[in-house]
Order: sequence, then C-alpha cells, then structure tokens
Amino acid sequence: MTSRRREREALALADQLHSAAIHLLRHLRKEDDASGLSAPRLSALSVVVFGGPITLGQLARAEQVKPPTMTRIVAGLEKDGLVKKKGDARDRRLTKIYATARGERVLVAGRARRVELLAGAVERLGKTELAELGRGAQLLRELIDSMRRAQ
Amino acid sequence: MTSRRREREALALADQLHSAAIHLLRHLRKEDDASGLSAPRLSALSVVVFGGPITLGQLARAEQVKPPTMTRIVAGLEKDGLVKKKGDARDRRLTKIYATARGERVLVAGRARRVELLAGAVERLGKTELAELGRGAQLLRELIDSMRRAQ
DNA sequence: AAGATATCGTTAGCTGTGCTAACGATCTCC
DNA sequence: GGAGATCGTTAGCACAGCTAACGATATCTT
Repeated sequence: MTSRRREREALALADQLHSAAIHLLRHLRKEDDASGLSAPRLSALSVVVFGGPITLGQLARAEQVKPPTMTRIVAGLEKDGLVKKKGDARDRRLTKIYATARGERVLVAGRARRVELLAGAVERLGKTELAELGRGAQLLRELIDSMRRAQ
Repeated sequence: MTSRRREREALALADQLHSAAIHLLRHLRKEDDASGLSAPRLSALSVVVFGGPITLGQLARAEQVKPPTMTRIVAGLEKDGLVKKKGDARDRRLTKIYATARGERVLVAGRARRVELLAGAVERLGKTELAELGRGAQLLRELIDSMRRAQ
C-alpha cells in the first residue's frame, strides 16, 4: 500500500532532485564556456568519443534530439576539427561520425575542467558524507534508468 | 591530507552527478513542453511566485542570467498573462515583477506534471532506499550551496 | 526489372535563450 | 546642480531546438 504520506514525501524528494539538477548545471555551464564547447556539443562529442563511430541518426536519438538539430551540432564540431564525417560504404544514405585525436583530447580536458569545481566541493566532504553521497548518486542513476524504461 | 585515491573518487563522483543531472533534465524537458512553458520561463515564474514581488535585476541574478535575457523572459511571461510588471514608486528605475493568479495556477500545475514522472519512479523505491536517496539529495543541496559560496 | 515505398540526412525557416555593447532614465553623492 | 552610479531596454549576434519539404539511396512488391 502506498500511503498518502509516502506519496507526499516522494513528490517532495522529486522536487528537490529536480531543483538540484537545474542549479548544478547552471553552475557548471560557466566551466563549459571555458572549453569553448557548448553543453550540447560537449555532450554529443562525448557520445562519439566513447560510443565509437556512430551514424548521425543514432547520435540524434542518443542525445534525444531531432536529426536537423544534430546535423548542425555535428557541423560545428567538424568545423573545429573535433569529429570527422564519412559516408558508409555499404549503405550510402548513412553518415558515420568519427572522433578525431584532437576531439578526444578536448573532450577529456573540457570534462576535467567542468567537473573540477564540483570535485573541489566534493573533496571538502567528510568520509561518511562522501559514502552517503555516492550511494545517493547510484540510486539516482538507477532512478533515471527506471524512468527511461517506463517511458 | 587529501590522498590521490580520494581525489580520484571525488572526480568520479562529480562526473556521475553531472551526468545524472543532464539526463534527468533531458527526461523532464518533455513534461515541461506539455505546460507550454519553457524551462527558463518556468524557473523564473517559480522564483516570482515563491519569492514574492521582485525586481527584474534581482530576478536575473537569482536565475544566473544577464538583465537583457531576463527582460525577454519576463516579456514572454507577461504576454501570457502569468506575470505583471509595475514600476516602483520610490525608485523609478526599478521594475517590480508580480505573479498573477493565473501565473500561480499554471506554475503549480506545470510543476506537478513535470515532477510526476520522477515521483512515480521515486515511489517504486524501498523504504531504506528512499531514506538514502533523501540523504543524498540533502548532501547535494549543501554541495551546491558550498559551490555558490566558493565561487 | 521497374516502380512504389521507406529511410537517411540536409536545407530552409521559425521560435527562444544566451551574450555584449550602447543608451536613456533615474538616483545618489559631493 | 553636476558627476558618476545603477537600472532596465534596445539592437544585434550566435546557437539550439523544432517542423516541413526535399534529394539520394535502399528495400519491398509486383
């Protein structure tokens, strides 16, 4: 049985998490700027680097974005020499996106810079708190996966 | 002393939190759309509703945005009748922003809808996990405050 | 084999968010 | 009363998101 009280708690917690996510990203946006990469480009580049060569359509789906949007994000990345496009030999409708060496370097550097501020704050935590926050992050990830499945 | 190992853990945790925040908001963006309010407008409206009458500049600072950006966000809200502008009598450079009754209704409805998906996932958690996640959310909020102060 | 249909990525054109620079209006301090 | 500070707006730029429409290519049907 899901009591009314429990329901209220869940709603409050959901609200807190939502608010925390918004403010966290607002803070980190400044670090993004330092790398010269916008958040969407950085996110897409990350998928290309870690997700190997990938078609534009797959990338758009992975980033929850429509194809025309991804076309322009990739164009921006390519202009900066961070990715490379190449037609698929078997199916010539497809365009495969590859990360360049420079793309990988910039991604790693950018991510480190962006996360640095947050990591600094994390380091100031006590040992117990660090463990608790780690557990919270794990649960949060599971929560997000559960939402994705339920969708 | 901050060991190298601890530093690496902090970085990994920071990275997880960052990634979780991104994906959480991507999922919730769809719910935002249903209310007809973009995320920035919804966020600003929230500050106006709960933060009482507020000047445009204060609102811009609260939302971590420059004044010209806030001018247009408020213009959009006003066009939809969610907010009302009124010059301050004492200092006529100031513009005070008030929420309308409609604005309050739409905010509450929109927030509920947006958070519903997340709350549903939260409700599926066990009692212990709920408590752990709550603790994690609290720590996260403290972390963000600490970042804001350190900035 | 040829034509109909489906899929992929791009282009064109719209809305909205973010910024800086420059400005007019107003307040404050000397 | 004048100099300088503060507030909000306007103008103009870049980027991200969307839909609609299109050309090129694959695939299915007959």
